[in-house]
Amino acid sequence: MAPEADTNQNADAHSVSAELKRKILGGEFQYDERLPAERSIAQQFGCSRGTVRAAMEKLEGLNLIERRIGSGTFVRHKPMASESEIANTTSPLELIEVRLGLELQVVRLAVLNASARNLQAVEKALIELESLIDDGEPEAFSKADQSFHLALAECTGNSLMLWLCSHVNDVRCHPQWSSMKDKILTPEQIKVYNRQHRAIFEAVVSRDIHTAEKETVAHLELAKSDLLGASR
Amino acid sequence: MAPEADTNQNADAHSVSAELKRKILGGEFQYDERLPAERSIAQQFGCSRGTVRAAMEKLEGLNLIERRIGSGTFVRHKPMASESEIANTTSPLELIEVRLGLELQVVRLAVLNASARNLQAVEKALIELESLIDDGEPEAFSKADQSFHLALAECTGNSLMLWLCSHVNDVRCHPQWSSMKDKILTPEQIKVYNRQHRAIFEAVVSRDIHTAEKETVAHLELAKSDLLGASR
DNA sequence: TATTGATTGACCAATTATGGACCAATGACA
DNA sequence: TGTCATTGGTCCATAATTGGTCAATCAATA
Repeated sequence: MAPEADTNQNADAHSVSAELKRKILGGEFQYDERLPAERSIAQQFGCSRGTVRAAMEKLEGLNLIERRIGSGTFVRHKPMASESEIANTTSPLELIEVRLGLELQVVRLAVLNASARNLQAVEKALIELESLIDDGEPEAFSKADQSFHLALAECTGNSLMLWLCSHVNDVRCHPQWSSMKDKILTPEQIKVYNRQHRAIFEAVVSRDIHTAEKETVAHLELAKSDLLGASR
Repeated sequence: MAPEADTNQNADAHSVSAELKRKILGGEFQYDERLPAERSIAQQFGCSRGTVRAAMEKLEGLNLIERRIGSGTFVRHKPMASESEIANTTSPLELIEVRLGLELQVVRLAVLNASARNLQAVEKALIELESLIDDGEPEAFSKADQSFHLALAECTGNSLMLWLCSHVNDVRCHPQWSSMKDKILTPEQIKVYNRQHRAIFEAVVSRDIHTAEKETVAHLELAKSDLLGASR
């Protein structure tokens, strides 16, 4: 009884590629690891080298592996980070880079699609935000800030966009940022941020795409430089 | 007592097709999996090959399987991807709007951060893409297209960005789009798309942000108008 | 009896698998 | 530095497997 041996199986190309794919996706073969030589795999599966090569070509087409003459075959698949994992591995700069792409598009779409009710919600979040100027509680400000940006995302009327923004927000909530928030979110800086929030809101209300974009970029660029400054 | 054996059943065509249909719909045979050879199935069911073939013809008529001479019989039934609910509620236009924001930022960051190895991966995906020009297989092109865009996202070196892009890609995979793909992805249109892909790649290689942005916008605007045209 | 469906066997054409040989690139080692 | 074993890349002729097709036969049934 051989409970898990691939040996002497007389496998065809389909089953070989399926099995190797399983091992790669399942993490049994890790990223950048070298797989056994083709001739060795063929022996393990009890099939010819040609069969193994056919299977390898399939995996190569899926960008799971990379083959180098004289060197070997290497795993080129990075396992997808899980939702919680991604928050741990995202740097401040990365976060800002993503937000630049996402939120620029958000304000563009918000200008085009925001309903009066949407704008009411944004304004409510904005007022809440502005009420915290001299609160000195970075965590509360950060929370309200996220509400504001999510309310803006709602204005797009685009559920996929909202879904993405809320996930990005989850990353911002991660505890790893909290000490950085304490450094950055001084009362003076909060005032600056809020002026920008207000400017973005006004631009959306007056359906002024150009200004809305400009203010959003300014907002995120400031956040970027603050983050870079804080990590010095 | 044979609790699950199909052997020695002396089944007729009707019961054979019913049993195979059950296994396919029930996921026992997965998509793209090869079922056993007709002669082998006949032996399992204890009937003649002709009976199995009659059953197969029924399943073929239901588009559950595809038979290739010399190769085998393959499952062509995709179980409904329930996936995340978001894929079901996202419209084509919404998808393009999101991609416009995300992929514009992707090419910007790719121009700044792409390593030589990253670019090799992109070019590989691009070549794969270009090899499909006269294939006439929209699904294959769509798959390769996603590989290309994901390879670009890898160039950013931003794991959060990659995470978001791969989730957006999942939405693109949703079966709801397949009929639209058949309409849009004609050989001529594929050639146009591939010229744009090549242009984007060249711009990233030569670290030309302006051109990269321009080509990406052109690419997605074309996709948008194609989508809107196809749903007319 | 005539009809219908299943069986059996044989052969075809397409595809895949095999085993071997040789090449070119790589890397370890003397 | 050169040698040599190992690795993937390529090619070939051959064998095995697979679905496609046809004809003859048998059993059950209308």
